[in-house]
Formats: sequence, structure tokens, C-alpha cells
Amino acid sequence: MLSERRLEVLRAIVQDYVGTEEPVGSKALTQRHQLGVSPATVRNDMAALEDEGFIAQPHTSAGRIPTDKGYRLFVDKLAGVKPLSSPERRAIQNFLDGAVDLDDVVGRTVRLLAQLTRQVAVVQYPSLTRSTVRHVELLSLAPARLMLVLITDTGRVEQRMVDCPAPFGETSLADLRARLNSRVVGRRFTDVPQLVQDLPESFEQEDRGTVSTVLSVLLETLVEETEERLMIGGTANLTRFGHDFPLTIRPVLEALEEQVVLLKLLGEAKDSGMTVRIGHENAHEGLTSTSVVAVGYGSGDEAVAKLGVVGPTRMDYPGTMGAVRAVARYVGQILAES
Amino acid sequence: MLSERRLEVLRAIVQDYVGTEEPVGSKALTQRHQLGVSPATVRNDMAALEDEGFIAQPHTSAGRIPTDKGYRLFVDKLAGVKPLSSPERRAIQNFLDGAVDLDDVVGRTVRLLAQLTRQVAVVQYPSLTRSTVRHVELLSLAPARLMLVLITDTGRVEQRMVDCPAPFGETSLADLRARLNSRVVGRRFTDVPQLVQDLPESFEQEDRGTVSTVLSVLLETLVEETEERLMIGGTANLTRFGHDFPLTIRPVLEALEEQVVLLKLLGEAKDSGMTVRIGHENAHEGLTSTSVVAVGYGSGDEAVAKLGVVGPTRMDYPGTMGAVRAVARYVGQILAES
DNA sequence: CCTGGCACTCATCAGGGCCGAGTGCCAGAC
DNA sequence: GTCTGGCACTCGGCCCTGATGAGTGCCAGG
Repeated sequence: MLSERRLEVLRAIVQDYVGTEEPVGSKALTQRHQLGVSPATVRNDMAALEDEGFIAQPHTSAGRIPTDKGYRLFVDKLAGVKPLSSPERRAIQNFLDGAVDLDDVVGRTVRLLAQLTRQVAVVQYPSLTRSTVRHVELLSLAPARLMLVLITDTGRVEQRMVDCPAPFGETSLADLRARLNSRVVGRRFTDVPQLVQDLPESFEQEDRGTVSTVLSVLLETLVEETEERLMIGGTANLTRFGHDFPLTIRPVLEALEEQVVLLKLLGEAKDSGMTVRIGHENAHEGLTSTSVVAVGYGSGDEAVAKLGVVGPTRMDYPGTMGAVRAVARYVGQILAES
Repeated sequence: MLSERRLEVLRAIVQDYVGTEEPVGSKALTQRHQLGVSPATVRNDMAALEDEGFIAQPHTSAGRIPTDKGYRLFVDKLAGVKPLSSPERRAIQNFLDGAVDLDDVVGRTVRLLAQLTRQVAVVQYPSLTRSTVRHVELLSLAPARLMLVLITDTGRVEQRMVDCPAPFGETSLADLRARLNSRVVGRRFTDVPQLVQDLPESFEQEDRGTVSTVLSVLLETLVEETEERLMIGGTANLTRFGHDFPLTIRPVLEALEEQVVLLKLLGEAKDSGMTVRIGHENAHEGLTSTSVVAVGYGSGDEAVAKLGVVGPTRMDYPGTMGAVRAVARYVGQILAES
């Protein structure tokens, strides 16, 4: 195992490199950190760290930079999560408190995260699968045409058209609306199918077709919309990526445009606790030179969706993790209140 | 006024520069276009064009590139709108036809535009101000808490919470719902305020407070949501911008993140017909080296929102304009059908 | 009014030499 | 055993230089 001091050297290298964006040499290290040893000793330690694969040199006779493995060790063992300052906390709360609806909450969250971390922020809309039904509404638009509106406890609204096989009277409609709501309100989406299974049977023969149709549209909505939506922001921060630009930024922007990729990315994050994926740990090819910090958030104790940031592997991990965690908490609170 | 041939020379310069991204010289011009004159003559024409401010040289003894003014003349006088090929048209239609709801329509449109033009696409959600009410729904969530849902003819849904000053019975609720809808369904948003003005008076004394509250929330929603939303895509195409990258792309990405800026940008476009803003014609500072091609689209003959693309001033104007126009038409059709 | 010719400008590129940060290794000190 | 100072070595980055060539402006003649 690596000695205490060698870990300290690694920590110093990571910190300096994150700050300067330039390979860090042994002399500079001893000057900027109180390691209590000479550059020569540090060089020996560096050689050892390089043998183990934690750092590398871009070219002979340049300083060292951390490898993905080095960042991993740093994140796992050497770095804590840096809590935000209380002015920052207040700013977050103030900013999020002004939101008027769900879109607004998500939008503000994205901007906030992007600003705080100076990186690209990704926020997933609260998922339908894990949330519960607040209300189901049925509106008659034409004799044989209904609109189904589904409202979730996270404030999300989905609407669908329903073409009925037969005209459906206002009284039947009110009846269906009432029965449907009494069964599903407050229930989780995953439970809905069983709960409404036998509903058609309790209706007159002539209405059963329509009731079945309505139900199938409802169930479809629940499943279909498991395909989540998300919002991203702060892409301008990518321009601070590095010097070798175009080649670096291109694949990242492309990856960010693919909702599927991002959803998979967030999906891979653990439900609770924070997940940090560094460089090549990310499956997607365009993101092998980026790190992703993600965390779940929710209105209660359970996560209903995830949010996170995407940035260069050379990022301020403690600070980023702190910001991500704090934002997730506040968003959770906001959702719980509304 | 410029002679016929000089205009021809300008056209040739624009076309070549758009193709090669490199300053174009007199010799190359005569080789690639049948101008029927020698390089020396072209040089004289170029000198004249430069005097008039239509072209410029990046440095002495380099070829010429068009100025903003040159592009303007090109767009106004020299270029038509290039119609899409019929396979392209079919592809558009197929791609848009698969959309399931409004979000999906807008999302697909953005991706389509970005792909077709290989530039950044911006699509505004159909505006509430110009559209009409399809339905207003009121749901009772708690004795003194209602949810108001507004559905527009463009398929958009907005919901708001209403805290009532007094409990509100189910029958009163049904009554209000019915009367409200009979007055506003099919009407334009701008007409709604007058139409509901005297509604509270027709209710019992005890319910008037609640009715007024509901109405004020409704009106607020109409106004508030004039603040439009929009979706952008294709930002990865910015990487094909130029060679001098970071400095060019940075302000553009920043501008694109500001919804306000984009909305203003689209807002400045004419309601009907296509608007092309070139380089410094764009008010926003970050966009002075980009051109914006925008057009209104709508479900009927009237525009309900706008869409367009943002690209380098050095863009294929005829092709871009053709794509933008075609996409706007098809989206209009889709909206009209649903 | 067009054309060919000519002198001139200047960005780009490859080559060469210098500089200095940083390394690895080794012999000696604690 | 571990740390330290010293030293030779490597190699990317920088600057200067000269050659190259595309492109121009101008002018005299058709």
C-alpha cells in the first residue's frame, strides 16, 4: 500500500493540476505545499505513483498529471465533500423559491447548478414511475372524443386524446371520473394497473368499450412516459475545457444532445448517495474525457429523479460534489412543499 | 449602381467562400465560374466591390471575403430560396408524423432543423397569446384548494393551484366550470378578460370571492405565459464554426442559453415571410458573427410562433432558407391536424 | 473597356538553435 | 533505511530566419 506521504503527494498533485491546468513538477509541489521533504524525495514518490498508474507525464520531462485512476483514488479516499458557504446556501434557496411551476423549478435548477459548478448541468424531470397520482381528469371534447389529463404529485401534467368506440354520455363520464379517481388517487403508478383492472365490468354493457379504451390510454401514458425528459444548461462552460478545444468539445456536445445517452448516464448513478464517474468509467465514447457527478433527488425520502453535472475530469471534485448535493436537497424540499 | 457582371462576381465570391471557408482570389474565381473575363478584370471589379463595402480582405495580399453588407446584397438580390428535394420533403413529413404530443413535435422539429441545416436550431413553443382556449378544467384537491388546468388549441397544457378564500362546493364548482367553458372555449386569449369580467356577479354571494380568485389566476396564467418557452438543438454544429474557435463559439453558446435573448431574436423577425438577420444586424453582442434565419409558423394561416436557425454569417443562405421554410410549413400542418 | 505583364506584399511553413522546466540516478548524510 | 543535494540528460516551446507562393495594384497596349 502507498505510504501516507505518497497519498499526500497525490492529493497535492490533483489540487494543483485542477487549479493551474498544467502538469505539476516536483519543485513546484514542495513550494506550494508543506510536505516537509525535498523535491528529490517527492520525485521518488512520484515515480512510485506513476508505477502504480495514478499519475502520468504527457511527455518526458514535463510535470505529472493525474490519471483517471488517480482521480478515483482522490475522490474515494482523499477528498471530502466541501459544504457550501451559508451565503451560497441562501442564494440557492432564494433562487429556487421563486419558481412557479415544475418547468420553472427544473429550469432554475439547471441554471443554478451550471452557475455554481461552472460546468454543464443536467436535471431529469421527476419520474412518473415512482410518483403517485394526484388526479385524473376526463374532458369531453366531442361526442366520441375525450381528453385524459393526468396530474402527478410532483406537479407534472400529461394529457392524451382518446377516441372512443361509441359516444359516451356526460353522466357516464362523471361516473367514470369519480370511480377512477377514488381508486387511483394517492397510489403509485406501478400499482395502477391492478387497481383499475376490473373497472369496465362495473359499467353498462354499452360503455364498457369506451371505459376499456380510456384505461388502456391511461396505462399507456404511465408506461410511455417512463421515457423521461430532461433539461441541460451551461454548455457555454464547455469552452473553458482546455486549449485543444474543437476535438475535445465536439463529442461532448454531441453526447449532450442525445437525451438517450444522458438518461442512461443518470440511470447508471446510484439511487441514493452521490455517484462520481470519472473519464473512461463512462461508457459513452464522447464522454471519456469528462467526469459526471450525479445524485438522486426527491420530494420525500425517496429519489424520484436525478440531477448532476458533466465536466472535465480535471474538475474540483469536493466543490462540485458539495454543490450538487446541496442543490439536490433544496430541490427536494421545493418539490415536497408544492 | 453596380454592373451586372460585378453582381455576378459578388455572387461567385459568396458561393465560393461559403464552400471553401477561405478567402477567394481573382484567379480561382475565373477558373471556377464562367465569367468570360480575365482575372485582371475581375480584380478591378473586386476593387470596386471593396470600395462599396461589399467585400474585404483579411490582410493585404489575401483573397476577398464578403462583408455583412455583401451577404445582405446576396440574400436580397442574388439568391433565391432553394427548394428541398422531394426525398427530403418526404423525410421531413415522415419524421414529424411520428410525434405524439406537443413536446414531441417541438423536439422533433428542433432535431430535424439542426440536421437539415447543420446549424443550431431554435423552435419556439406555440404562443398562448395568439392561440385559443380548447378547455378550462377545475379540479377540487381539498375543500379550499383547486387546480386550474388550461388546454389550448395547440395542445399545450398549463396548470395552476388556486387557494380559495372560502370552501367551494362540488355543485358550485361544476357550475363555474360549465359557465366558464361556455364563454371562453374557442376564444382567443386576448379576448378572455372581457368575456369573464361579469362572471362573479352571477354567483351566490358566498362564492363570489372564490370565483374572482379563480378568474384572476386564469388571467394571470394567460399573461404570465406570454413569456414563451423554446427549445434549441444542434449546438454541436457550432464546432464546425471556424478555426479560431474558443473566442468565436463562447459568446454564441452564452447567448443561446439566455432564453430572453433568443425570444427577442425571434420576436424581431417578421410575422410572415422569412427574416434573415446577418452579422451585426443582430442586436445581441454575442451574435454579431452569426446570421439568423427565422420564420413564423402556425396551425392556420396565422403564425402562432417562430422557428429558425443560428449559424455563421458564412452559411448557405438559399439552402438554409429552403429548409427553414419547408420545416415551418410541415410543422404548421401537423399542428393543424392535431 | 478589357487584357497580359510585372513588381510588390505578406501570411504560412519548415528548419535550426536556444532555453529551461523537469526528470532519473547516484553518492553521501542523518 | 530514508532523505537530500548534485548533476547530466531529455525534450517541448519559443523565436528567428529564409523560402514559397497566392494574391494584389497598376500600367501600357489592344
